[in-house]
Amino acid sequence: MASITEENYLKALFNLSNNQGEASISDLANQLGVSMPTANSMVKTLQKQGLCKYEKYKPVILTEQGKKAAALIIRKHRLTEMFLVNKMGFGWEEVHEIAEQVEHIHAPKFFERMDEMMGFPTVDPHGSPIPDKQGRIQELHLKSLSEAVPGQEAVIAALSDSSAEFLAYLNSRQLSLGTELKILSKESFDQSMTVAYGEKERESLSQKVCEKLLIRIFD
Amino acid sequence: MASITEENYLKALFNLSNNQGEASISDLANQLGVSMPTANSMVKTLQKQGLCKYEKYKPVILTEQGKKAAALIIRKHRLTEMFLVNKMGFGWEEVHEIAEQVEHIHAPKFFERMDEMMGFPTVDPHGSPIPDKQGRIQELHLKSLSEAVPGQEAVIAALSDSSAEFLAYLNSRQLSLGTELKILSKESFDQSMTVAYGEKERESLSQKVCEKLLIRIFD
DNA sequence: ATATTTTGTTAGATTATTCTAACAAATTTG
DNA sequence: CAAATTTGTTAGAATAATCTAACAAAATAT
Ligand SMILES: [Mn+2]
Ligand SMILES: [Mn+2]
Ligand SMILES: [Mn+2]
Ligand SMILES: [Mn+2]
Repeated sequence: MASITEENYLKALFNLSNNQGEASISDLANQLGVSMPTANSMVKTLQKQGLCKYEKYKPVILTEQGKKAAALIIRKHRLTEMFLVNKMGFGWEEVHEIAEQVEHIHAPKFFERMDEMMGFPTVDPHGSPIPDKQGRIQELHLKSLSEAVPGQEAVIAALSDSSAEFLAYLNSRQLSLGTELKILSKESFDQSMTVAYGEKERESLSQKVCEKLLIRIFD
Repeated sequence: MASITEENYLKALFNLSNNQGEASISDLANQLGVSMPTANSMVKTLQKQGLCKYEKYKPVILTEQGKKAAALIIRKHRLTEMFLVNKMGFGWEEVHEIAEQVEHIHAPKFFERMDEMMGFPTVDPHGSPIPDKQGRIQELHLKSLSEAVPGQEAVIAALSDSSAEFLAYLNSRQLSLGTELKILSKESFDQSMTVAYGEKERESLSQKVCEKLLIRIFD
């Protein structure tokens, strides 16, 4: 069994590879808040267990085994987040830190029961896909709001930033998953967009915000 | 913050003190499945943190601080067990191992939410009291079934053994918390008792079993 | 193509948790 | 009580996870 520490390295490697295409030692060290020598030595440890491939001065690559292990931890994380929101009444901005701990619990039945009680959800409270029991992740082909054009209508389906701060910002604007947006206009000088949704007739969203909102456009 | 390891030592010391009046190094080592030198050295570590008192060759004594810390971990354990049974549909024989892990999660809101959702239960699924937020434990003055005499009626209120094996035995006999027993007779040669409950007209319970069933006698 | 900066490696040390071996104190037995 | 057994201690070592300091390779900038 991988230790909690090893599990956190696997998850970090998995996320870095998905977001940046590859994972360097310095990225990994930064992500986990450890020194480069620490990351370097842990990568060697993971390699000995067949969880990643590593050659000096080259990016770290998870093996299939490593990817599956990481995906199964992410599965536990996301099921937990969904359970906390749907069954325990937490806000979407409160659940990440708790899930960060619960994801390391070794008790298959515990997570299977959560899954069952929720009716086998496919995404977490932030719209990220929940890997299946085999560690496979379905591709959600979403666009960011900044790619939409005036006149289009879209629904918020996920976020590319799920930090508590961004979630608090969305709460304050009554924006959530499922919110339907009408794109009214886009400023060419700062890429900000004016949209309508719910009770709001005209709300301005900065480029940063638009990039972080992942949408499905209505046909 | 105490590490998971330290938390497990605190819990073991707390339980040994409650069950046996005191906690020796060898008891502690046995309870936790570690060697005596390991237990000895951890006790010194806990002492440095003001969690217990220890003098060479004498029993280990938790300080008030240590007792409170232990009780709060036990609170998380028992709330978790109750939540797993009442809200997630687990059997009382399945929850201990999961709670053994969940009790180490640092997330006050998580446990407060469980508590709220269950309506602030005072005992766990095995009838053991749940310490309050201050770490205080209410005394339930229960007797063991072996102290009862023929003619009396009683209700099963708790267990002095909550091992999965004993729980499975109770399941197989349709015995659970709340089961009302009529004591029919007691054999003087082996202390076994014959009782009636539910659909059962005459069931024989060995002395071992009777000692493990904690009851409240009807007046 | 150098020089500078960034990134990565090695070596050596530290802390936490554990072990075994050897010995010593305390307790139990005859 | 003396012998035997159990319990507890010390010393020394191992593993996991981390650090800093020093150096080396790779990437970037002039
Ligand atoms: Mn999360
Ligand atoms: Mn984690
Ligand atoms: Mn338990
Ligand atoms: Mn535990």
